[in-house]
Amino acid sequence: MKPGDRKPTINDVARLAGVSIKTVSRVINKEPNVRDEVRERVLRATTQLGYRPNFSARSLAGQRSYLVGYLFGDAGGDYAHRVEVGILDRCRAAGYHLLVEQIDAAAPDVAERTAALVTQLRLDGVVLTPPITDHADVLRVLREAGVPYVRIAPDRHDDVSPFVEIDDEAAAYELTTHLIGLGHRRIGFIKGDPGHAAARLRYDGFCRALREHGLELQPAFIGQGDFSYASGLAAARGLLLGGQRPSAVFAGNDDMAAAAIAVAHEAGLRVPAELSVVGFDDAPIAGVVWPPLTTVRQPIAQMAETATELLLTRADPKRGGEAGETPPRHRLAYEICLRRSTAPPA
Amino acid sequence: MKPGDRKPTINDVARLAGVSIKTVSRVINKEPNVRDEVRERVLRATTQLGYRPNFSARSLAGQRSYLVGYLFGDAGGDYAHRVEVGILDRCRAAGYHLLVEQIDAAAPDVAERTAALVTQLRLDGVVLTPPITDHADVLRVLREAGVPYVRIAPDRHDDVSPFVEIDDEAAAYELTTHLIGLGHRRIGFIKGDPGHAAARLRYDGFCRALREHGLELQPAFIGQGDFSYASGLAAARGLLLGGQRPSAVFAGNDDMAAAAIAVAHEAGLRVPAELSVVGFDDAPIAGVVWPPLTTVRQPIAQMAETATELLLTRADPKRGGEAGETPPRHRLAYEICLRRSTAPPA
DNA sequence: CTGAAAGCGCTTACAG
DNA sequence: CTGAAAGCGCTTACAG
Repeated sequence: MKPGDRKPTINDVARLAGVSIKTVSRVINKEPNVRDEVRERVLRATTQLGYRPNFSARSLAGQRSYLVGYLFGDAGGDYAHRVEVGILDRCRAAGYHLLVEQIDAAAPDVAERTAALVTQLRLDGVVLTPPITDHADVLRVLREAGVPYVRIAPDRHDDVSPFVEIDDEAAAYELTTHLIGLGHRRIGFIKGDPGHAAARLRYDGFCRALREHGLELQPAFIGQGDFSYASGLAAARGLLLGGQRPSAVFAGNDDMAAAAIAVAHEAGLRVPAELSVVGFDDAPIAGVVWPPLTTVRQPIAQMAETATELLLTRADPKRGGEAGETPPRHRLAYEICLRRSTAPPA
Repeated sequence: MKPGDRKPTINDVARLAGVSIKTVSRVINKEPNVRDEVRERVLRATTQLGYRPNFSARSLAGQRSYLVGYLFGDAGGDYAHRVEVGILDRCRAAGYHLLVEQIDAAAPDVAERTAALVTQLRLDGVVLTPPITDHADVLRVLREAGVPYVRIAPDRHDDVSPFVEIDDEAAAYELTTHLIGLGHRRIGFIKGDPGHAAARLRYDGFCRALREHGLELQPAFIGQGDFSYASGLAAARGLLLGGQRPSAVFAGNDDMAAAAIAVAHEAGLRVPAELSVVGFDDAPIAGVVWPPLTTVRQPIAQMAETATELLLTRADPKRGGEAGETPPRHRLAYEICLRRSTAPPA
């Protein structure tokens, strides 16, 4: 197509193929009831003209915009990006495009902005990640607007929408049990942002492991963070620089675990000889600190792909599920990554 | 808006305000030539009905889609995400939305996919980052389609489009000079991905600093990486585990610098006492390794904001520049971040 | 299996 | 300063 050429429309294709625009539409949308011979003629005309259907026209006339939305909050950049790549993979395969929006969960106009987004752009579906995934106003707006949505790692399971998650509690339980198996008896924990369900679930799993192995929870060994590296630094100092200190620390995510390792370095504690540290997420930082972190790998991209798949299944009227159905709930497998930040206590 | 309610259209607003839809259109688009009294009446009707203009209809009828595209390649997740957040900030302020697409620069259908994207969605503008920012086919397609685009950190400066960058060469020169000022004479360098302009420019600045200070470039101290942590590991081993080793290493980015620190740890070299390490980017990893990295801070979000601003200025026919103008070129300030990974040689 | 007509919700170009 | 008409490029609902 040279500059200045008008973009070919469905009318041009119809004329060239000697059929009506409705027939072209049928071929483009892979609808039935077109003779093979006609279909091929239309396809040929399409190729010859370099025809590409206009999304605005499609969206205005029809039921679908071929647009998926991704609403993300202030979660880590790495997490948000991996989710995005996962969504993009599925969108590309299905001929959809991705519209992204950053939403400040604490802003007063969240609901208004969400409403504007879905009514103005007629999104066919929306993918939600923490903390937006549990934002009641956002969920209500989407429900009322009739826009299908899928939640990744939600806290509340009583919503009508499908969701994708891993079992944070079980993973934390398993990782804690690993520490106990190594011989650790004084184990500390750095909690994550209370606004994220995962923070609570991971702590729950930790507590259950201690309880089931007859170990006591020592309040002095429990620190409060918010998933950030800086908060991990502060919390780790509280746990490690006191008189009594734990022989192992479980941090609610890898950033805080990396901070705990840094504090250990500062304090002259050798990791893992004098202090074992574990994290959660298998973020990039996990493989890059010294020593590399024992952690739990979340299949983030796969969760996003699964979520998008669920969404497109519902968004497509032809593939769509019944309104009354139980929403599909997907729990994906996590993986414990044993690396060099853990060892038996001295 | 309760479920089941039909979304209000421009017709509903016109009827309620007692004017024609053209007048409503004028008010919505802030066009002149509407009496204040009428404008207020329309605005009131808009609010009362909760009217929000339909983007598909706007795009189909008019010149603009209110959609900006962001095409990114396989650059680091953190970089891509920070760019995205910067773009989103400006889009939000201007009433635009962001459509993202991941493009594999090496794929054979890059041009075709780009063409499909811009002709089907009528993007008002596109932001490009490395390595796509220098992809000749992509640039050609955008130019031919008449879609304005802005390039972030481009290699080739002979394109007609505006761009935003920092002076990588000068920054690398400055940082190298800092090492020399500390007393280092044997300084190694780990090169980044040759496909990225920044890799070459940073190396150029390094070489110029050595030359201007009468130091010799020692081939044994030059390693080849690709910006990844793993490549930095391999390159650093080559530099540090040989017989002669440098007293300082300049890595082409922070990931590779972090890898160099890890190799130093492995080899029992104290950083910075026995080895100084510097990186580039001020990525999250820079503040999180031990010791924290001396590096160059790129104002990534600000670059993205500037790029988006340039784009929206050109995309808007009312604000737009002339076709023959020299494209605006923006060079933003970088910042040298001195941290604890550098010290005078032993 | 195929097509003619209407319409989606706006903006454009023009008339007054 | 305001509006009536046409049209953007498709899909829907229906007729044959």
